[in-house]
Amino acid sequence: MNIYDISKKAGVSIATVSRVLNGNEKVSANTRQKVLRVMEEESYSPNAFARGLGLNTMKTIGILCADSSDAYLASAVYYLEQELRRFGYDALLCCTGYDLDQKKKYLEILLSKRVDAIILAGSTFVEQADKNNEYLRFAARKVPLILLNGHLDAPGIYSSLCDDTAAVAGATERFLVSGRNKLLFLYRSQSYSGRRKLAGFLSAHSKRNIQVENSQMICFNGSIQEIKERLLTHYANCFPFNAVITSDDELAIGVLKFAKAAGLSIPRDLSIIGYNNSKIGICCDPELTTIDNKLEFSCNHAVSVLMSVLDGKKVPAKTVITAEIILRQSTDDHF
Amino acid sequence: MNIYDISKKAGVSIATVSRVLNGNEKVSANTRQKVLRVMEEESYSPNAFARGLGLNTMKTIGILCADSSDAYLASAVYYLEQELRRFGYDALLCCTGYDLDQKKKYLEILLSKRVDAIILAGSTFVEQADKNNEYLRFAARKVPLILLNGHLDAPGIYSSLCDDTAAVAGATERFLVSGRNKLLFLYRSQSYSGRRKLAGFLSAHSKRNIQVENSQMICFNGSIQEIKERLLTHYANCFPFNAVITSDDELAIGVLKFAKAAGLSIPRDLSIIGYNNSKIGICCDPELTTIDNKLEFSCNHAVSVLMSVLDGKKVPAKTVITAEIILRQSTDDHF
DNA sequence: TTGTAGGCGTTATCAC
DNA sequence: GTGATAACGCCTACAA
Repeated sequence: MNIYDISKKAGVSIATVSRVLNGNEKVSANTRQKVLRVMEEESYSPNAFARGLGLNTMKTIGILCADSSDAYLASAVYYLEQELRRFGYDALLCCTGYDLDQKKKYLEILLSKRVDAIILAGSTFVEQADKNNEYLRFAARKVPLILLNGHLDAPGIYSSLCDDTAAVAGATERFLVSGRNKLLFLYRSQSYSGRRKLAGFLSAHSKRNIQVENSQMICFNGSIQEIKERLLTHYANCFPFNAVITSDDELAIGVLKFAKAAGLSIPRDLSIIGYNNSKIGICCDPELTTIDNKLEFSCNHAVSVLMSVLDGKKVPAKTVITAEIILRQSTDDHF
Repeated sequence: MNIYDISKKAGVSIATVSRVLNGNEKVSANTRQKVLRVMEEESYSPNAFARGLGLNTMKTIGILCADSSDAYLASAVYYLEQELRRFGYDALLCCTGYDLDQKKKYLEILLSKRVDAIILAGSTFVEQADKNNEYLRFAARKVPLILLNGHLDAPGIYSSLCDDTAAVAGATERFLVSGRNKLLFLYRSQSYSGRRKLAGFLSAHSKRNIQVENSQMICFNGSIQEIKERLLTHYANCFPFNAVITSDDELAIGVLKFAKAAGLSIPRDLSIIGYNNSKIGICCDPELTTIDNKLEFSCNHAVSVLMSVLDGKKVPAKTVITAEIILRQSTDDHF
């Protein structure tokens, strides 16, 4: 059942059917009714591929993320999909894992599917070594690229991100002011946001002329159990910290488990601040104080920027959002 | 840059270019090299829409789920996407929410995008009132439908699901045998799997000729905080339970919070079994005993069934997978 | 207001 | 092995 069949049964030309299909004004009410009735009868629905071929778009946006089962990325994907759909766009999901070659490969696949744009969710797509970001610049020459929680300065690349540096600096500052002096920063990777968070930790110290030892920073990507064990060793042998800031809530759960194993009372002996304001932060006991990086807002903004870009409007290439600290039980009352 | 341009530069016909593109044997090594070289030079990539139009497929599978930010569904979506991609298919994600009209609408949208099949992740798509499932039967007349954790007997509908009834019956049985006699079943909704889990709870009792009171079953869809409060009331006024089985881990977290507020020791005064074996089960303290419904296996199986269907092979319409109980700290050692 | 005809970039079916 | 050519189903000038 195609546009020709409909036009025949309705006794009009295909052009008229097409006009009705696309809500064109210049069709008499009579003809329109006639055509609509036939479409209804035949339960006709236009062929999206043919339309795509002619218009060179299927109103589809690719979403690239390392792992959509990760709580944080899952939320991002959800918000993005919802918002895209509001604008009539579909979301083609593509999970790359954390390997650079895979990321390149999947970005290539999305391009070959002729998506209208690509949203890269999560800070893992911007590599520390700039030459490894060439694949992004290359892709951006074909379709707009939106980085969620990442940044790269290049034509066609837009970013929507949280000011992680300021957020961690703020949390660090509050610890220092409140008298906690043995701070540990625990982060998962040297990703763009990992580095930015670390920078915040360092800057808050240097602002107060406090030297940061290497033992105060741990970059570790492990399970909750592994984090616990790593910290047991670290606490006993290297650095007996009394406050921890982590780059995600799951790491903070690892700290919680460590504290229990080490017999430390929270927040008295050890204060903890997580990151992301994810659901696991209220599943544990005590519940986690955490930094909320306004993911939903950030996602909605990313989509809004994208829509403007697709409309050919000029938009700022980078938007920075301010995080908020959510106070719960893993920090002192007076914190 | 299209197939005509390539054919011109290579001095061959478009048919030959197409053959090279599709790995057709009947091209001399010479010509093939020539064409490939030109493609390389021009960094040509075929137009997916045109291909879609001709072949009437873009190798895309729609994934429908209520809410991809939900931990369980997020995992399902992830496993499905990974497995689909292994077979060269893309995943078009579509989150419907829990409203029937929205589900219908989005299913319609996916159909109009001409996906090759649709996977419905989560048990919320099969309604209790059978007339409300007509939309599924209708869709199944156009493309294959795969239900993940749901079941509906109709042509073109295939299901891959866990034996929830047996799983809950087993857990209930173990409680009864171990001497726990005041069991509560806490579930979130009357969805297909909700009803099946409840059936397991009931059957285990009736097998031992034990009457189940209404106060032993709570259907409640609330936040962790709300669950806690609801249980405080229920425990004090209706039924002082000493063991709880929940239909998902988050409900179990709510029970944990309740126990703490009520001053009950776990597992001594109150034993808890969750469902889904999700990450929050190891974030809490004590960690949750939970029923693992083999989601990854189930997803992979669903995709495998789908691939067979798309290949025109005959496959069983329904596959039932056996769950496994993961013992942790919220149940007795001897459980 | 309506109709005609050409184009979008492939794949597939024929001939040769 | 290779090349012409007809689909595939829609959109959109341009004509009427």
